[in-house]
Amino acid sequence: MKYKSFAHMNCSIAQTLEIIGERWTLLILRDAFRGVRRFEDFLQTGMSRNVLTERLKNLVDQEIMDKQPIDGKSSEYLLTKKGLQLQPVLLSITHWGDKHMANPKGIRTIFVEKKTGKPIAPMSAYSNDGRALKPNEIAIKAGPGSTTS
Amino acid sequence: MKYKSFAHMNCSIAQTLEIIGERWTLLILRDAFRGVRRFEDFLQTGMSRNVLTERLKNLVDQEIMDKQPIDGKSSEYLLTKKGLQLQPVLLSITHWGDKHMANPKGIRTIFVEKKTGKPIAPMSAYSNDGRALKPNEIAIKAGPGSTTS
DNA sequence: CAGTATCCTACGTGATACTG
DNA sequence: CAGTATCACGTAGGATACTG
Repeated sequence: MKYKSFAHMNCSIAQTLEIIGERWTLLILRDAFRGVRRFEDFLQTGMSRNVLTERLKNLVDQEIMDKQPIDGKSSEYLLTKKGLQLQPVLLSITHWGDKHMANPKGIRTIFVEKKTGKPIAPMSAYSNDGRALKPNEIAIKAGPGSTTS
Repeated sequence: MKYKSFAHMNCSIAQTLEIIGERWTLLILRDAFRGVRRFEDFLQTGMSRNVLTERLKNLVDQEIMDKQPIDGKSSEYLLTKKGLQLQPVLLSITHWGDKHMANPKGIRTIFVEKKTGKPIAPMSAYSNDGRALKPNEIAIKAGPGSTTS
């Protein structure tokens, strides 16, 4: 019995997890957002070579990262536009962890707007006119793609 | 060789993944946000009983969900406040999946503000004065908790 | 209905050696 | 430096039977 795939589920969360939900993958993406580009540098996070190879291959296949040759022997891995759009996912996870598993010495990573140097707003759902919404202020409606038949 | 734990890493993402990064866990949370409360209903997502049991136990241990007895034999699982605060994570993943793995028939799930019935704004980072920020407009700074020593 | 308990096995992981 | 290849191992996952 193989592991069940999430890919067939008609659900954005399930299908997304099928791509980025594997062990180590989100840590690789975290590193990429921090500027890591090279194979040996990604390795520092702690996974073994074969795992990194396989994860990077998947990310490239999914067009989340792009592999660019540098000089014939080396390559760099860069986030594509599709990959960059995962930033809210990483930011949301980071904020939750900051809140619930804080380092006693204080916050570990601060996200600031480059232009102003000011910290960004906490990740949250917002109304279309910019009010932060609490979880219980949001309802879920089925859209046209909600059925498979 | 056991699987390496992420828990010791001084990183909010790694520590959060240690809790909610296991297979099936985010799908259980997705169901919970949609109103699922009962063991047998969570099962419908497709995992087997022993896995669901173990995942729910972890979520309760981490105070992400709360197990409440109903009538001596049945129980319900409800998201705690800590669990509800994972909503931005789920929303971000959903939005990304909606964009990059769309169902050809249209969007599957629409999140609306209860009060107005209007769709919420797309998940994004925002500046502290409410402007949506693109990934490359954000910089990362080390905070006081960034070092372990 | 809500679990608990077993059993089996494929797969993911980790380590390491090796290559260009 | 950037992988590829191989191997051994544990365990996560799945199926299912059983209990209160």
